[in-house]
Amino acid sequence: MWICEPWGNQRELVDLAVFDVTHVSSLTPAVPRDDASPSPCSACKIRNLTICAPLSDLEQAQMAAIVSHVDLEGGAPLFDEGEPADHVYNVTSGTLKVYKLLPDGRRQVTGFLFAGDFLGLANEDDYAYSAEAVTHCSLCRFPRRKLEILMQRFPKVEQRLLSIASNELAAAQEQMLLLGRKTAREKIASFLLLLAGRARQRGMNESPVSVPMSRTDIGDFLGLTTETVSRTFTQLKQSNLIRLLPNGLVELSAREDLEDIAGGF
Amino acid sequence: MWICEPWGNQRELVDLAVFDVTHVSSLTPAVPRDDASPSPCSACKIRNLTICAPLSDLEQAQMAAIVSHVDLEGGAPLFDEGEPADHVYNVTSGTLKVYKLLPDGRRQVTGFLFAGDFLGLANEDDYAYSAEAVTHCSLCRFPRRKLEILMQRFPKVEQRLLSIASNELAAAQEQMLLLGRKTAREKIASFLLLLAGRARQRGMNESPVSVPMSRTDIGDFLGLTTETVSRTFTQLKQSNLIRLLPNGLVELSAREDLEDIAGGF
DNA sequence: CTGGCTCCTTGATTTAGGTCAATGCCAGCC
DNA sequence: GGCTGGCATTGACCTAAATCAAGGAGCCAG
Repeated sequence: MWICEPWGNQRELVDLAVFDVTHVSSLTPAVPRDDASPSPCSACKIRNLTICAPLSDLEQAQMAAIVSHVDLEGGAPLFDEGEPADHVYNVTSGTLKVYKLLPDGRRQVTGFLFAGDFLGLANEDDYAYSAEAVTHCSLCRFPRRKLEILMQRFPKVEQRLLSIASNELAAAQEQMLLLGRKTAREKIASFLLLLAGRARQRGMNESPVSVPMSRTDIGDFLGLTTETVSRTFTQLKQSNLIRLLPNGLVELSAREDLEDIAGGF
Repeated sequence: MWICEPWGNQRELVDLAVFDVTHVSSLTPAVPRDDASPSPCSACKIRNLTICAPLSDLEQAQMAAIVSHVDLEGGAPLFDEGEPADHVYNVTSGTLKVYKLLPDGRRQVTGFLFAGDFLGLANEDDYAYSAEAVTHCSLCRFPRRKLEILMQRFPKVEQRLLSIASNELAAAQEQMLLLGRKTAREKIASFLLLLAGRARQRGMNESPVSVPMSRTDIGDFLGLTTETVSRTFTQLKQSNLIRLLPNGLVELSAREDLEDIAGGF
């Protein structure tokens, strides 16, 4: 991380996981799962990606005592900008997006979140952005107050959060460079490589990479319209840099070339 | 802040202060000041804005023991992207910019820093961006390693940093919304109000607000060209929303209207 | 198997902002 | 006082991406 020691080799792991979390919300309410299992955390497969990474089994158990679980179907909101930020979350599976809106409906997706990503930093009392499931999602939910108390007992968690925030900050700066200065082609190439990198961290396929979000979401993330996203995909396809497979899979046929494009060469 | 308690009323204070810091660099070398004064920190006027805010006088003295001071003339680099991130800084006076470059020279200014802002978070060992003085600047410099050790002794500083990082993250998301979805007019209005807000926090004039950076820097911050920045300024001037005064001062003649424009109404 | 979704793609046209090119405005300097 | 060099402004023109407008493909429901 930035000021403290890095934890092992999970570096840019939570990149755009923004920083806020609220109680489960309205329309399609999130359903707490009825976990009968003794300590789900001890079996957690993505623990080394989460804020729980630095904890011993014993400490972990104390975290487990305050955690609850939430399931969301694709399209369901987790919370909206402006709601009181009472909870923070860890994504355990699925994909979410976080976004901000302008009054006329213009939208900026500030990040996509995947398994292991942390969601919930908040400077103020209210969420500064909205969060919504892209695919079916499972999350661990921590009451903010209780986690604060636990953090005083476990400074390692606080350091971990600082590390996460620091990573997100670096990712946010990279995204500003993309939004302010890259062309549509460069943006799409960067986006595909971002997804591939996230997939790699999670031990998933990098080359036929899964792109679960809609063209509209991608456009709102990259500062483009749906049409431009679509056109740019076909353009990259015609240049034999990618192949569009069924089920939202994209094969990165020429990684090196894509990297050059993404990097602005 | 996000997960811990906020400190008093300084909330969005370090907004775009990015997160890295290095040893003083090359071309126009930074000049350590020969401070003969006993403890400059005790007289620090902007202490409540800095990472030192939560420290007692006694603790403060321990911070003072590892700090050194740096002066930069306008245009002088503080460090460059890719350099080892050995130091972190607090700005005590003046204005800096932090930016990232693409290989062909395209530039994205990711933030401007003012008195009290913190500079130096780094996930990795190297700075992820470059920092350069806009006007003459003074900074407090902390060796990263030594500060890490002190932080273990003073968890309050670590919490403070988390708060700062959290604020910056929120600001970064706001900037993504601006870069991805706002028009030139909305961008300029938002920018002027951002500067005015920063000035207010520091007890400076909000209405003839000081705009010390060049049109090029503003453009690189907002994802626009110099020409568009200039044209948009004159357009706002002709709408009687602002007045351009000498010495980089800008009068915000119709705050409310500017706020509507900035907010996308 | 058909109709009605939603999402994606493609084409035609427009436009906001970029690019190129002067010109103006100071400030420092000989 | 005229020269020089770095911004800032303004104008003419261009282009990348937005907008407007069809289609098409997959999917579920009846």
